[in-house]
Order: sequence, then structure tokens, then C-alpha cells
Amino acid sequence: MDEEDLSRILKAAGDTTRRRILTLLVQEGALRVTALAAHFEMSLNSVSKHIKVLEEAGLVTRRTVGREHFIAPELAPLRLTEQWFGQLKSIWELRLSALEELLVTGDQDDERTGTDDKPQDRGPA
Amino acid sequence: MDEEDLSRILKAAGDTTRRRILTLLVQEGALRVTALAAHFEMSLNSVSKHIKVLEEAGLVTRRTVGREHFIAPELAPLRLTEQWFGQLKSIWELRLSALEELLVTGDQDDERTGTDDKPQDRGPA
DNA sequence: AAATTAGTCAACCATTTGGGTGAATAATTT
DNA sequence: AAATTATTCACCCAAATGGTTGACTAATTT
Repeated sequence: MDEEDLSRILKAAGDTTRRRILTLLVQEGALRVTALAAHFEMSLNSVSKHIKVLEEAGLVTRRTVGREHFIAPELAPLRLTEQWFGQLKSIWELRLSALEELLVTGDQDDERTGTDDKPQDRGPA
Repeated sequence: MDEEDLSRILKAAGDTTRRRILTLLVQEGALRVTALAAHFEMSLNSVSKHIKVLEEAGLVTRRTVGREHFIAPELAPLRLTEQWFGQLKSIWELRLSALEELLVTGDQDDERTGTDDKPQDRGPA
């Protein structure tokens, strides 16, 4: 289920602390858990948990060296969200151009007959 | 705080049902609450609540006509998420090019001295 | 005026979430 | 071998989430 992935990514990115972590990683490169935690007011454990969430969403990867865990940013998954948005946009634009054409040609064939569950299209706000 | 807005938007988009609602609206145009709910297996009330969440995130607007509420999609806020992502990407690329330059010029000035809290940069995975 | 229809509000419930603490594990340092 | 350091794991807790049902309001229809 690709939907699941997308949900996980968006949920992970939906938290301010996690976004800050990602930003830190992107600007400083791989960081240890403790180094990351130093930037926040919350406990090391909480940061560790946030990292886990990011990891499960694929937004971060972990390279363990001895007792140290290096966390690196992974921007690729965010492309999935861009994709979703892009898809939405193109459907929307397609629909708009279809409507426009309807207006131009004055095509009567698509007139709703009233038995339809869908309401007449009152057009975009 | 703009961060709050971004969180609200990402959280709203992080739910599968809500994304499906958005998609429906984008492809069919404004729909009534009941018409929307017809597409889901959950109760009308639940859908109503999801719509409220989307509304609070600005991803949807409501036009009330008599007892009917028409819900329309609003894609603009999603641009904010794109912006955030874009920012992240550019910081990342900037950093990569800076590292590359370091390698090329072999600049010794940036050598870490050991008292630094930050670990040596082991480079991206 | 009565009944129906469209939708929200309020309360309830189970689960998830974001935080905290203390103990456990594993690698280093002394 | 003992102490320290880096991190996770296992619970605890309050608040938020996603769903339900039942009552309520308001607009239509009959």
C-alpha cells in the first residue's frame, strides 16, 4: 500500500520538532543522537523517539559505529509528497480546462438531468 | 508562527480519508457533505469531522446555501509544504557544493581541532 | 403544521502521540 | 575490572485522534 507510506511521511513531517531535526541534519550533515538532542529542550529519550519516527518514514537513515548512531537526512521520500500534490494539481487543472471548453462550445449534451446524486457544479469559489 | 500553519496542513494531509476527500473534491468540484460521505464507509458525522480538520488547515472552504454546505478544495496551502521541502533541498545542495569545494581546494583551515562537539563529517551515505 | 432532510454539536471510547523517568545494554575510557 | 558514555527499551501519563451514537438546529417538502 503506497498510501500507507505517504501517510507515514506526512505524519512524520507534521511535527515541528521532527521538521527541526530534519533541517539540522540537512544543514550539518549526519549527526549523533546526542548532538541532535543538544539542540532541543526535551529529553534525549524524546529526541530518540522522534528520530525513530523519522526513520520509519524513511526520512532519515542510521549508521551505527560502535556505540554511536549517526543519523543522516534522506530527502528522497519527500518526493512522494510532491508527486501527490502534483497529481492533485493536474487533475484540478484538467477539470478547469474541461469546464472552460464546456462554456465555449455551449455543449448541451452534458446538462445534468436532475436524477443525479451530484449537485450542479456551482463553479469554483 | 508560520510553523503552526505548516504543521496543521501536513497533519491534515497525513490522513488517508482526508486525502481521498481532497482528491474527490479536486476531480468533481464542490460537493455537499452528504455527497462526500456517500463515498466512504464511515458515518456522515465522521466525514463531517474530517472536513472540519481540512477546513481548519485551509485545504477546503465551505459555502453554505440554505441547509446545504458546499465544500470546495483549496490547493494553495499545499504550496507552503512545497516551499518547505524546496528550502530543505536547497540547503542540502548548498552544503554539498561547499563540501565539494573543500575537497577540490584541500583547504586545511576548516580542519576540526577535536574540542568540537560536532563529529567529523563522514559524508553522506 | 408535521415530517423529512442536511448538517453540526456533545459525549463517549479505544488508540495513538508526545512527553517524561528509570533500568538495561553495549562500547569506551580509566 | 570499574566507571563512564551513548542509546534504546519498557512503562507511565495527559492530551489528541478517529470513530461511534444520540440529540439538536435549521431549512425544505408534503
